[in-house]
Amino acid sequence: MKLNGGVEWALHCCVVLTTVQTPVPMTQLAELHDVSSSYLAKQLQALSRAGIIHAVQGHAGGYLLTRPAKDITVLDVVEAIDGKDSTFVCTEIRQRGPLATPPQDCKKACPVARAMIRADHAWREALRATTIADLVADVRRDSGPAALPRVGAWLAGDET
Amino acid sequence: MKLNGGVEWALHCCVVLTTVQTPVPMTQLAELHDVSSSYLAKQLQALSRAGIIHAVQGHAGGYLLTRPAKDITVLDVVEAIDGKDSTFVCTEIRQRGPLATPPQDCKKACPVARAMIRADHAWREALRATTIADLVADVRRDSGPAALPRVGAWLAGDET
DNA sequence: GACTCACTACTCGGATACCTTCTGTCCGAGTTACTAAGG
DNA sequence: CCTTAGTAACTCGGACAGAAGGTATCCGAGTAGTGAGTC
Repeated sequence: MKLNGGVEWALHCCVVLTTVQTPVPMTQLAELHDVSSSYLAKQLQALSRAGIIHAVQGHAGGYLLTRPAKDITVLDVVEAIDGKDSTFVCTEIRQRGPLATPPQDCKKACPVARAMIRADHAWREALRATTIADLVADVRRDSGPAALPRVGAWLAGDET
Repeated sequence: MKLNGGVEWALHCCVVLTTVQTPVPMTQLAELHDVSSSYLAKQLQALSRAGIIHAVQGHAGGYLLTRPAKDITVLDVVEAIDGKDSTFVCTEIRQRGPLATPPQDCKKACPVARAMIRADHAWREALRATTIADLVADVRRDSGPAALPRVGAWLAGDET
């Protein structure tokens, strides 16, 4: 039960992408975070497929958020990278073995599965409750109002 | 982000173990659920290490719950099988790269990690809210009051 | 008949292969900006 | 000076190896019941 590591990268990328208006190439995002650009590409492609960021091709191309940060939840990003599949998959072992529960009693999911799925929903709800805009506000609170614009300037102007 | 499949087996085993007073050998539990006894052993050993079930060795030995079902939460079982590690591990990428956040601003966990950990806590709280006794009550509601005692009799008397 | 002892069968426990998934990397297709020549 | 075609560089996208963790399995250590033998 370990979350895909790329989720962290993707979330940070979404946060910094709120600071720019022009496309930011993948190599720049990788250099900013000091991570493998090849692997970051994989995550950004997943975000692109999910419609969270838009890919601009060609010279001076790059990635751009498709909608305001307040309309992107953390859950959107997590599901884009890690998939929408539930964390728990019920194999219906109650219907196996010598004392299998008869099918007519299996209209509802089994109690074990219900409990696990409740927890899965709680997890997803918590992720849905936070948006990228919330993260941006938190960063501002933690590191001061100048931190994010500085990142935006670096991404735009390429001043090391 | 897929939960260890053995968790489902372990939970079902805990539920059926509430129906007996004498130790139940692993082979019996495996046969009842029609799963690999070798692999089920791994899960039961983990439960034993976590102090949820007690292993009785020797002839007529087997496994037994160590405490009342109401005192065993689903979270206990999940953490016994899957480990207590958080689903999200922060790699502190904010402290890397050319615009790394200075360490004095990193007293708190970064906003991304905070959001993920909030969700992790919500998941665990939901799992903690359900006990094995609750699952037993649900099974009784779903399959009738006779279902579980029947399993108990099968486990005790070995009548197919 | 009761006690003792050795044996046997059964149990759990940890160490060992196999396989799916995640991690990390590479090269090719497509697009845009730039440049230079021609009208 | 403006237009236009060509070029070149830069971008994303999907296909390709390597590593880690989960899945499945096996055999050895230990224990309790059982039976025979003896007093």
